Amino acid sequence: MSPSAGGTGGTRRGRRGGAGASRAHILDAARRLFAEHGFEGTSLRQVARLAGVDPAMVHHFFESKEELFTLSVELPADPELVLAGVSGSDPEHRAELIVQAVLRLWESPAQPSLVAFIRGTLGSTARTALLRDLVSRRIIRRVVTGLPGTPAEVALRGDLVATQMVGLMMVRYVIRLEPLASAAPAEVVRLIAPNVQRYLTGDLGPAAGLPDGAGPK
Amino acid sequence: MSPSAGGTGGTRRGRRGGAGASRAHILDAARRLFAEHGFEGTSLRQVARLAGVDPAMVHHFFESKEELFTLSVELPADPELVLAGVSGSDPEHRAELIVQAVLRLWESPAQPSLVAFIRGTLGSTARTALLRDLVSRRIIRRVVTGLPGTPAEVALRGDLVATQMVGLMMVRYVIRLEPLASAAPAEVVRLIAPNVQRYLTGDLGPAAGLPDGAGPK
DNA sequence: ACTTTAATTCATCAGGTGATGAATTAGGTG
DNA sequence: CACCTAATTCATCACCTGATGAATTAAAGT
Repeated sequence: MSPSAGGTGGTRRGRRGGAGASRAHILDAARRLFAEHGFEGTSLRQVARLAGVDPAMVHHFFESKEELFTLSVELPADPELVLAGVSGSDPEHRAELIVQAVLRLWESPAQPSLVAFIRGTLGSTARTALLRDLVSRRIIRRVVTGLPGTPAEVALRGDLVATQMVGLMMVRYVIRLEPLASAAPAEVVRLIAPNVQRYLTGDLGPAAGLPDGAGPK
Repeated sequence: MSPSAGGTGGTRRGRRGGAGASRAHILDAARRLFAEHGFEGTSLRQVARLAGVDPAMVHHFFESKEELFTLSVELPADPELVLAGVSGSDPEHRAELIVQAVLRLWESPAQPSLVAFIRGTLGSTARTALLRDLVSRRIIRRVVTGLPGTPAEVALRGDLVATQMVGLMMVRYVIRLEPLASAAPAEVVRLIAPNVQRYLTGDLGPAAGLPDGAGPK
């Protein structure tokens, strides 16, 4: 068939006129769909359709679905940047800084990417393992540097902080429970920070720590 | 072709001899796979293979993949049973009961089902909406009955408790951060309960509550 | 023993999936 | 202008998906 016969109105081939923003459109569409349906629940054709683009373009710009997922959904903020100033802060007043930093990040335009990251990452145990490494090696580590106590106790305190912060993100941004989801960030800090502070430096109760026999010195 | 020619050694047709436990096997396999790869990441053929059964059996016992998911992964514990005794308890000492109830449930054989439920539920926004209703209507409600304060304040306290409990489940059972994941249940209760208690009945700071102009009376 | 019912397998369908390779058109550069 | 490179579309491939209908066999009911 001659290409001049525009059947159902297919856009003709070749390079588009505009400022070829297709790559960005694809990334954007992918972000939204991954956030809504997770990794396996999103098809490249859906992405292409939402981006207003031919499916083959996806493969033109990105090697594979995995790469598209990685690039579109990849942690849009370097933990070291988000937590700047936390590692060096006074442990006795660190909780407020942590909660503020997390909220600042999640209230930013990065929110859809973060939700997508969570959904995609929780989709399988394999990806969850990556999340575990990310959280423990790159986030918790910075949060607990400089805390007093044995390494084992410090590690436990870090996990407890993670507990509270992960729960906050899940309930406020993923599950979206009201009224918490609509509360002002400053109020959330006021509500949550004291509990985080107890995990960081507060009294954790008798023999708080590990199964090693180390009682009170 | 004559059925006698057993090609690759296919099991011959017809009803099995044993106590046809196939349905249970399928449910079991589905539970595990949904827990590992989520809803869209699990195929009926994988389920059948793991169950040691022909793929068609899945459709023989279950109408659709949705029904299999619902039945296999459905909340294996009635919230009203798990939280029995919580609604009527003294609010000042309720936190310990709550944490204990949640841990008892998650340490039970229901754990794989619960992980599957979480993974499947977080896979899409549609299913997440179901989770939101479940959590807010059937769980939080029971946790906060009898608390003093305005309805708005009570609702907020409920969300805060959810924050801590959801985070605990995620970190300990889904993400599996160490050392928290391996800590003894009794110790977890000791560590977490005080923070939950603050959310239930503690001081939440100035103007703790809602954006309505009601300052200190 | 005969009939009914349920469990099991096979063969297959229509459609969606990620991915590839070639054809076509435009922009940028000499 | 001619040339090269990049963007875009089309036409496929091989495969997997959920689902259906019929054939076969054993157990249960009478």
